[in-house]
Parts: sequence; C-alpha cells; structure tokens
Amino acid sequence: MEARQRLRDAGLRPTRQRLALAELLCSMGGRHLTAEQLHGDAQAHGISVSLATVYNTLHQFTRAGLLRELVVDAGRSYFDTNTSPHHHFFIEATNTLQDVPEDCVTVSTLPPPPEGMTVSSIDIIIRVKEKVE
Amino acid sequence: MEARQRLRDAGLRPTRQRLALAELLCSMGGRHLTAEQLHGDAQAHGISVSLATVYNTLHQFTRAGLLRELVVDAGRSYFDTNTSPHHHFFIEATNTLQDVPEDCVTVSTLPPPPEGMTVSSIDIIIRVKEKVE
DNA sequence: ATTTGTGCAAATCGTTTGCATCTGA
DNA sequence: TCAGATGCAAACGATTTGCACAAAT
Repeated sequence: MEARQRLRDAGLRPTRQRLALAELLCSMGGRHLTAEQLHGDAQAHGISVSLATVYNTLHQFTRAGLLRELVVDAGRSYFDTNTSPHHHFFIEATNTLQDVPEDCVTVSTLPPPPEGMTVSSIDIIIRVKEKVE
Repeated sequence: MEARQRLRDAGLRPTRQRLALAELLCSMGGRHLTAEQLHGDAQAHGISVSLATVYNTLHQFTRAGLLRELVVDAGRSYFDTNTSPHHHFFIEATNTLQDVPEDCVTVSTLPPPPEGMTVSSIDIIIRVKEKVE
C-alpha cells in the first residue's frame, strides 16, 4: 500500500526516487545503514538516484520521523529504520551496529536536565570489541 | 609541576606545544571542546600551534588516556578532559555538552554483548532542547 | 502553470597526511 | 646525533549547495 500514503502524510511528495528509497528501506532486514550504502543498494536494484538525493531524502525522512539518525562514529552518519526507542551495540571492529534487545537496558533516575530544557532523546551506545583471550 | 611528567609517563615527549596544550586543557574549566576551539584558545594565549598539531596532540592524549573522545555530533569531535566514567547532556540549541552529575544515571541489566565480544565502553547521551511553554 | 524535487558538479567542512624542517634527549 | 615532532599545504572523505532541468500537482 502505503509507502505512497506515508510520504504524503509526512508532507513529502511521493516522487519516483523517494518511493523507491522508501521501499528499499522497508524491505531490507539490515536496518542500520549509511547514505553511501543506501546509494549502493539503490544502484544494485537498478534505481538511479544521485548520492545527493539520497542524503536529502534520508534527512527528509528523518525529519518526518520515518527514520532515526544515529551518531556513533565521528564523521559518518547511520540511519535506523527502526524508530521506536531502543539502544545499540557498536562493534568497533567492523563499524557495525546491532540493536540491543528490547528492555534489556533501563535507565534509572533520569537526572533533571539543565534549566529550561526538556529531554528530546536518550542515546545509549555500548561499544564492543573483539574479546581477547 | 607535572604536566611534563605526565607526558613522559604517557610516552610522549614533552615538547613546547604539547606542554602548552596540556596546561591549557588542565587549567580550563570548560571541559568539552573541539580541536577548532582548542586551537583558537591556544592562539588567544599566544601559543603558536598549527591546527594539524592540535589534532595530532588531541589524539595522542586520547590514546594515552588523558582525554576522552566524545561522539555526539555527526562530523565534529569533542574531547573531554574528564576521563572518569560519566555521561552527558547535549544541548542541541548550542551544540554544547554538559556532564550528567555523578551516579544520577544507572544502567540496569547490561545485555550480553554479541558472541565473542566484550564491552569496551558505554556512552549515554541525553539530548535536550529548549523547553517550549 | 506552478511548485517542488532532482542531478550533477563544485563547494564546504572537519580531519588527515606527506614531506621538509626543527627540536628535545 | 637523530628519532621523534612540527608546520604547512595539499589530500581526503563525508556531506551540502547552487543551479539548470524534470516531474508532480
């Protein structure tokens, strides 16, 4: 159905490339990807989009709440197709992300944010490395 | 005293610029800063270092455990002069970091990391924004 | 028809590197 | 002396932008 409608709802015109990218994103198991990767995938599926458009689209989707941007690695952005609140492992050896299984992490006692501020999101990143025997 | 000695202990030659930067870092209240900022501060104090050297030095200090690198903002690295484990508020409006007061956050039930991996660090970032009344 | 999106290439930004020169031990 | 540091400018990789063209309403 609905890719078309979801875009509309988000106030985004359902253009050919936005639809194609949206479908790619939804149909993919691998949920954490970089612009570069999505661009590659698109090409592999015969969808012709420029890298610039991929970037624009990813940000538009993020603004529209269809994606979540993860800042994990200096100088590289990851986008998560799972927008519900959850946290991540970052495997340093492979520069790869993995979801932390649901409610395995609980943050107790949220400290009050500074004066006049509200929490907008909480990101927990558990960096893991090869175990050394 | 000891800036000189701390560098030696870290296996870093106490050169003019490393000493100067180390002293700047220690003597500053503001503990979260970018390479750009440190470079600016150095210049302001009449210390002549190139930006490249500031970058190198920050990374050497990080490797030596004198600083901690924070990944918070896509495409910009922050360095924290406080290396003891603690977490951060990130004030989105000003791109500014602030420490979360000691043990206000506790993570319960650490999920097991993926097969053959060990946790190398846990970063918690609480993003805050201007409260809208 | 008008507005909005797209592609491309060039521009930008933070960061890194190569190399000739200098400096601390 | 001489390994290790530094400065500079050029190289870099990720991301962004400007503008002419194309597509959606």
